[in-house]
Amino acid sequence: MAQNPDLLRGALEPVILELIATGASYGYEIGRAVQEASSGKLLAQEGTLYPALHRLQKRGYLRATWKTSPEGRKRKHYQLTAEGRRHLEALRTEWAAFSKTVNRILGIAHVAVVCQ
Amino acid sequence: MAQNPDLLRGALEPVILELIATGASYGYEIGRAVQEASSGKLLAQEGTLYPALHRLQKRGYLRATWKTSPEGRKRKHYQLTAEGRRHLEALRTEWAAFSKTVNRILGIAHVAVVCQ
DNA sequence: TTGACATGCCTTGCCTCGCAATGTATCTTC
DNA sequence: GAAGATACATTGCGAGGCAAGGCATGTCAA
Repeated sequence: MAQNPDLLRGALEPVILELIATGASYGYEIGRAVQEASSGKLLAQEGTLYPALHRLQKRGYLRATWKTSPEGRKRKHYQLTAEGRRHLEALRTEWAAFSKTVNRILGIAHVAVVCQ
Repeated sequence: MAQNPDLLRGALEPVILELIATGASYGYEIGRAVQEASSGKLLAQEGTLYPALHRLQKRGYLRATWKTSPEGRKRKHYQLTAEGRRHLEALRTEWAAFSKTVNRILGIAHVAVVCQ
């Protein structure tokens, strides 16, 4: 189900990098991983996903290699570069601060309470 | 300080509506309120803020009236319409769900833990 | 009084990027 | 052989943030 594209815009790159960092490998799989990881709430359309992957590769955050699946299909497999790992960390930090700020302004609970 | 414009994009409208709902009234003041409420982390440039206000008005979420300040300056004062209040609630809900989802994927703590 | 600075509004052009639509090819299954 | 899943890609459009520029008025210090 389509949701606000302006929201996806700020979160797509860290989400893609995170999913690749935790096992997703090639485009089609990454797209499904986005849906699965978000319980269907996020959807990276193909016209969004593939350009995003190319962008991340062009910027040096991803490395791509063509492989052939056991069934004989061509797949482009992505992995994080060292710079990509650093970038993911930066994006994670950025997102955490940003979402915390917006949550606070909108009056949404967000802080983990430490139990003792 | 400049930050990722893609992040602002998804959060600007709810933030503006929220600040107007809680007291900010005219453009210049709203812009400063954004900065203040975010401790300087968010900045709505004038070329971003004014078109956003016009957009929200055009869509029926804001009503505008020109007034003159005690010092004699012209100010355009905004207030939420009934539809604007409903829209703010919808955006708040949407943002809460979205940020929760992204936080979970990125492994960022976000849920308030109930102590017992 | 003049110049700097804050206040207060606005628009234009550029650029990025999500999305719908479309295209191509292979493999499986009926 | 037809349908559907898998797997990649591109194009045109539209939305919107941002830099830059413009205009006008009030305050305050030199």
